Amino acid sequence: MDELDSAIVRELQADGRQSNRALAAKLGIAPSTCLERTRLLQRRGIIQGYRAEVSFKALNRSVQAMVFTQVRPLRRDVVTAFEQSVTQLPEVVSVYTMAGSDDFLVHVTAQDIDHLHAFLLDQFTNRREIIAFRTSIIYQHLTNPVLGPLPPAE
Amino acid sequence: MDELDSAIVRELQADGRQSNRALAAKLGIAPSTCLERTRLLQRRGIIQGYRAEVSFKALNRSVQAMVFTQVRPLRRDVVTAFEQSVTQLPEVVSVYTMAGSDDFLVHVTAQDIDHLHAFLLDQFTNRREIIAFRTSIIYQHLTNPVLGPLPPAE
DNA sequence: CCCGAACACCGAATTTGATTCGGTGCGACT
DNA sequence: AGTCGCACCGAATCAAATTCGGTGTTCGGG
Repeated sequence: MDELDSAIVRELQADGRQSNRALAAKLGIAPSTCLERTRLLQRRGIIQGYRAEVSFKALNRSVQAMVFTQVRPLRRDVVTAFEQSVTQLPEVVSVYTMAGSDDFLVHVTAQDIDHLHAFLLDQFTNRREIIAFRTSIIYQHLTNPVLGPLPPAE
Repeated sequence: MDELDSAIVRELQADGRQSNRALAAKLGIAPSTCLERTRLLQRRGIIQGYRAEVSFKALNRSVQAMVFTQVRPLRRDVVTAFEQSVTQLPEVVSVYTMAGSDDFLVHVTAQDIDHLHAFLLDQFTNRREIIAFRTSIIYQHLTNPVLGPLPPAE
């Protein structure tokens, strides 16, 4: 993981579909070298994959919310089952499993407030393991475009 | 946005780098048609871009946390400045701007607990606009692999 | 200091994919 | 029935990915 690898990772985070030749040109190395590096990054698991980023609005998801959820009992099987089933609901973007007073943060999307409400009544109110949840609307979600490696400890 | 477009979006979310030919073959259409569709999806802003997904551990980020942050005064300029500057810190993955008692959720990463602590002392304790923050460790972050379009209202 | 192996890199040759574009069939509207 | 528009297709062309043999450099013996 030298400076060149970092640069490759940075570039591919910004644009995961730029051609290997273009990337090589930016970095001032030969395409074959660049390809070898990139493949190694993937084989080593540093680059885990490539994803298309999709507009929520285009997917008919104008409302986003975070659902702070408490589940009991906090047994492994209950926690795992909750994570798995909730993650696969179409309205759910991601699930954070947390320490602290809320066990999970569930990032959800819906067409509008009414659908959000209906979703929560259908999927959260009913579940026996959920003992409480609070919902907060997300106004905006910004993402850091470039996650570089943090410097190693000194 | 017909069924075919949805399938393209779904496939490219799963693997944003598969070749146009492979994608066309999966969908049973000609590569030229598939290319036209895909480009249209991008021109319409439905596909916003392609990103490499990178392992946190490989980037020397083993600890993740969510920082629930309250900022005052809640004026536009203060909010915007906070979002912008915090999003660009290398430890910050993303920032949710929220309704409710916490104004922001800041998803952060660090090498270890000590670095997390140092980061918070350096970047959060000092800021005049931050009046309070709580930090919770994230055990796990699961993401829904396939976000399809939600059905339109009836 | 010299030799040889290991390694990273390079560039030409080949294979594969992207892109273009003229043609075709189908559905809608007249 | 005619014609327009549209989506799709497939062959031809262009560009990129991939392979692979060769080269320079580093590093550890000898």
